[in-house]
Amino acid sequence: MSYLRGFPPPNPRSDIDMPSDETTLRRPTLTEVAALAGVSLKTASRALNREPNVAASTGRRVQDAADSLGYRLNGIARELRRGATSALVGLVSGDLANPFYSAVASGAERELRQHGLLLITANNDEDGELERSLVDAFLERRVRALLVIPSADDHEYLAIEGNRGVPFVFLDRPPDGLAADAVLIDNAGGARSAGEHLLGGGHRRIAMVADLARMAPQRGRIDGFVSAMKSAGNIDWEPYLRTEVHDVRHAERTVRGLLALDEPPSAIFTTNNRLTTGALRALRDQVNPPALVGFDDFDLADVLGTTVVAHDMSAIGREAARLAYERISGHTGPARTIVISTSLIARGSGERFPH
Amino acid sequence: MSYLRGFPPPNPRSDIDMPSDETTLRRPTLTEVAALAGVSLKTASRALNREPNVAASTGRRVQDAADSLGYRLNGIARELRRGATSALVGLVSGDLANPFYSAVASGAERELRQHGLLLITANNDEDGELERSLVDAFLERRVRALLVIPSADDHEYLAIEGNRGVPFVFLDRPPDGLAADAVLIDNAGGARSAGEHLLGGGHRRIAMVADLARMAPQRGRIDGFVSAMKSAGNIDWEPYLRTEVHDVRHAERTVRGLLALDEPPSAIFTTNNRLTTGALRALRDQVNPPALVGFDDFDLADVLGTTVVAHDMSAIGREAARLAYERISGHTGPARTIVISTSLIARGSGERFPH
DNA sequence: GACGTACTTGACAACGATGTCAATATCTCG
DNA sequence: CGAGATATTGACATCGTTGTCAAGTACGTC
Repeated sequence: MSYLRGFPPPNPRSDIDMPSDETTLRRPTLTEVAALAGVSLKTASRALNREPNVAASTGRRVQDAADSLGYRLNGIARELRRGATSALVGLVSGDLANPFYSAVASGAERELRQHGLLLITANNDEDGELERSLVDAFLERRVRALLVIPSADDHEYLAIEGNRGVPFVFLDRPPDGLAADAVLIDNAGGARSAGEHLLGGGHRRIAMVADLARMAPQRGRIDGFVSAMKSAGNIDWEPYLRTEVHDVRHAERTVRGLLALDEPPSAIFTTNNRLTTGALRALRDQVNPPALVGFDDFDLADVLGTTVVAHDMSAIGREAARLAYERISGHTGPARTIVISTSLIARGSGERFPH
Repeated sequence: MSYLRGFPPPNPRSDIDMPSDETTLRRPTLTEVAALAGVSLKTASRALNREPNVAASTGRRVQDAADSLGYRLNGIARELRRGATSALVGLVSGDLANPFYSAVASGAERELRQHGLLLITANNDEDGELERSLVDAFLERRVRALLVIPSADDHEYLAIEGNRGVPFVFLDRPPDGLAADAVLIDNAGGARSAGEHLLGGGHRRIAMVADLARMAPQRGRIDGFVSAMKSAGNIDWEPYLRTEVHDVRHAERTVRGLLALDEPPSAIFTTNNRLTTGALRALRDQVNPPALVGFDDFDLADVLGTTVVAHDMSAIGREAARLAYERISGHTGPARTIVISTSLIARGSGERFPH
């Protein structure tokens, strides 16, 4: 029954709710075009599809008829006939207002467009239930493939679908409970390089402000950072670990709290763009701010002089779309994982001296 | 013929390109569910759709059969039967990597979701030809409505479609050559307030860095700014007008050029987010930077202390989706225009004194 | 002039669902 | 208990397109 949840059927066609208005035309069908051109349905179809073996004069007549009626192919009918699968690829992600998600969407859309595929987007609002119902809705629409930046932890419910010919690609978070292609960021490596960078600058009391630890990318970043600290034999960071910080305001509060400590940290590592934004707000009015490195690059980081662990966000979408397209085109074989590399971009904030 | 451009038909279903793999299941149809449940096709349909007048025991049997087969309704077939119109709404805009477009998309998607509609997005790459073919592709897929942030100047080609029952909503740019709903920003008012704000701060030599003047929003912003200058009897801005500045790099160069003048402007007004970004880059290393007001708010503008003309971008998408939904639901009547208001947010950069 | 070949065309079924309408089963009430 | 109402079920047509297959037409060749 889940296939209906929240998705009421479209209104049945009715000619009464729209006051009979002569300017509202019904959309002509191929049958009508054929009739006007004086040929059979099938011949009209052939002509408009530029199939071979249509007499030139016939083709012209059909084309004229189609133009004069304002005919437009009905993709729904075509898709049904051709195999009940659409030219759509679904993307379930967080809010596009977050530049990470919109960059991914942009990269995916650009890649898909080259193959004549359209991208449908839906926002899971970080709600596992909603995500499931969106996936259901996409599958009902017979998307050719599904790109998911999952919010839900458990993806097992997708396993059965994965075997039904709809390729899944997981972005940013590895699939849990099923084998599927994935495009991930080198979270541990990026976080490690951030940690090493700060250690290299002489910092010991390094705070880490992290998001929900249940999310895999966050775990990777935490692990990477911790491993850098361990390798250097540093334990002074431990009092400054803050996780479960989930939005900009909370990050700002958290950083203010860190600064207010008797012995504040001399450096801060924030594990995603939202948290970096919050930290920047908190640090804004500081005379002698701690060093700061943020995970995820962002617009104007150069102007602000913020050191970041950067990675190509649109590449994530692009690569995911590419993997999906390969599957659509018939590629079989075991699940693949692409890891997008990171690079630390020093812009000043991460190079402040400890004090 | 345009209806095919760039959109090859999906591959016909074939059972050979995918090596016969027992784990790949064909998706069952309602007929198969009905057979397994031992009822007719129609009864199965009724049961799964929760229509009245289905015996409880029958309903259960059908449900079980559907579950055990992993049945999922075929939305394509349903849509064809119900009237060849989908549950999709199309959005044609610029690249989602631009926060303006992604905010609009986010607002639209959120609103549509409440009505069980899905958003398809496509990037026109600022190319009128591509835009047309994307609109064609959307119409072929029988979108219920179309939201367009047009790049093309001439929208007359849409006029015939508008009368065929597909509601169009224009965002950010008014329709040209046809009557359609629109959601616009108060460009002139916002730009006027920016101009007045700078004049009020004592500035006279005010530069305006604007994007392509052929785009309506830019014209509105230019006009608003100019009218503020005229009202104040100021003509000192005229040597500093720069239009046709279309990207971040170009904006940066342009602003550097302005600063290098013998008599540089004491204030700068940039007419969109990209240009503001470029200006900020150019101003970054200035000891005594000119005042700056930018059109469009942006992330971290507060941290940077940038004064902007703000407006609610996601509201543009939301209102457009609302207008579209009303039309979908049968609303008729003349084209409506919603104007989103702007407000100047002073954060420091616009309040620097002239020198 | 007959025949094979290639081109052109159309009738019909099919994709997978739902609407219509009629047939049967069950219930209600006098 | 029987008539009429109501609940339950199914046969069939249909949405708009394309694939299959067969029929008809034109042409070149010997």
